[in-house]
Amino acid sequence: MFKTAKFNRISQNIVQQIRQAILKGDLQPGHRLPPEKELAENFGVSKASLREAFRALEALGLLEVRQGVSGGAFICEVDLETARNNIVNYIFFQNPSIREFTQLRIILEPAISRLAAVQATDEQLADIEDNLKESKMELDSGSFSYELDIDFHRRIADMTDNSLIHLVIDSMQSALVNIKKLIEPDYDFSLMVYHAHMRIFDALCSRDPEKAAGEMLRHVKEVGDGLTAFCDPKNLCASSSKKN
Amino acid sequence: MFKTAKFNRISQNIVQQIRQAILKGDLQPGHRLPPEKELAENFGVSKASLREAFRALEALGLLEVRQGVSGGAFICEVDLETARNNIVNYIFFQNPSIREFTQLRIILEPAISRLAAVQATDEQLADIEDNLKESKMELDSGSFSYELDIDFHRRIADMTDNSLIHLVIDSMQSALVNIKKLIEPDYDFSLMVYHAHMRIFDALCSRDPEKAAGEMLRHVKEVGDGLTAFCDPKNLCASSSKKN
DNA sequence: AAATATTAAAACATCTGATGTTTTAATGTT
DNA sequence: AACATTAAAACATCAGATGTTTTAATATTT
Repeated sequence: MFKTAKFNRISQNIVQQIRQAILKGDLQPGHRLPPEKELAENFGVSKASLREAFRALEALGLLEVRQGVSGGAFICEVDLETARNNIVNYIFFQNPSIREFTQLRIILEPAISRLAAVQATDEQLADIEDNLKESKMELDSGSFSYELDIDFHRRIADMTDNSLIHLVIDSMQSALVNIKKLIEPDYDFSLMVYHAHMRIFDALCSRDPEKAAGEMLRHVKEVGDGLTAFCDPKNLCASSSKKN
Repeated sequence: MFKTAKFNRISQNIVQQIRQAILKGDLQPGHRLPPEKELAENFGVSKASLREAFRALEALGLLEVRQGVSGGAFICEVDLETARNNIVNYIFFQNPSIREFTQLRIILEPAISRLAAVQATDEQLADIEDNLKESKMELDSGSFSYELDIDFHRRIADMTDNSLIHLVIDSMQSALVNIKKLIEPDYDFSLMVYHAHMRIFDALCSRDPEKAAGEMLRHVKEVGDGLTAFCDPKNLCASSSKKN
């Protein structure tokens, strides 16, 4: 009938109190909590227990503890990196297939490109162009980092000026990298990606929503098929050292 | 040039080592770490520092520490609740507008419904029907919980059998609840939601992807407009939709 | 033999207090 | 004004003592 109250730990209790205070708005980013000794007395707990709570709150991205004379425990906004890492941790265990990634991307990315083609500022388009130039350089030098690839998609997501869309795309791209690292796409794959990015960029520049969406859809499908092809021939699912 | 190495803390170092071991596959869910005393000696640190690391790992959902004779520190899969809470924390600070939520939902939910209409099993459809019956009862009794509303959308997301889609919908719905709690929609609003859910359910049952997508789109827009109207006092009386 | 009660030990939870380190505001010096 | 020094605030870490929880093992009862 009732959920068994799992955590009777003092530190957990403190974490919940502080998190609730933040969510209620009583504690805001930048706010400094009292010194350890004093706060421990307030809570009626030992310094050690309080410090355990601090470590948990830091892991959640809600607190930052700094040493030094004007240091202390400061409430923080949860940053994108923290949120992304937590999502990546979760997705790691779900171990979704390329098909699942592609299915979600097909839904999201063309629609986002459609919005981007309308809303993008010239400055944002210039940023994309920079990204493509860097990609070109990397490609010519024989390498291709995932960072630039992620960044391309993230910047398009940025054009929607929607923090939710930004978070979702950023997290999915980051999680997808873990798959790409296993697969280690070759030069031809990277070249294909580059060309697709170029076509998408052109569509955005010409402010053509349907073309942008269409090119993005093609790109996402191509990448999905490409990655699947890399997986398919020999290796079915296992972990491993498959060397061709 | 280089990022200032932020965390020199012993506990943070341990957290990173253990997280990496998990992500590399060296530590798997269910694995029990050595007892505190022994592990502290392995790491060459004090028990207190090790315990701080444990608290952080627990906050991340990667570890569970249990007391008792066959207790200890066990590696866990990150569960949905942990991931969702972290996402909700992040979104809390981003404080996205109803417009942003609606924009993302318009992209996602109709497309998901389209897939669901094709893929749903009869059992899954029956689950939705249960959800609607419960909603009806709540409605008749004058209340309307957000849980059932979230659950309706989550179950449709489930029909895609895609863990990424499930995570995104689940998290967005949970974050959206925080807005709804502020707004406290009235009975008419809840009734409108119920009717929309019924129409979507019918479309799913008749295995009509386009109808399902269409009804879902209408629903998401309706809710977006409704919530916006509740936010803006000027719009409380006028029921016309405003375009900006 | 099965069910129930008891016990003991493993492992974590918490507290206390001592000592070390980092950071910076305040102060002093050139 | 620029630079160097210092002192104190606040956290970081450690060691050890004591308490609590949980359950496997044992004993007892039915």
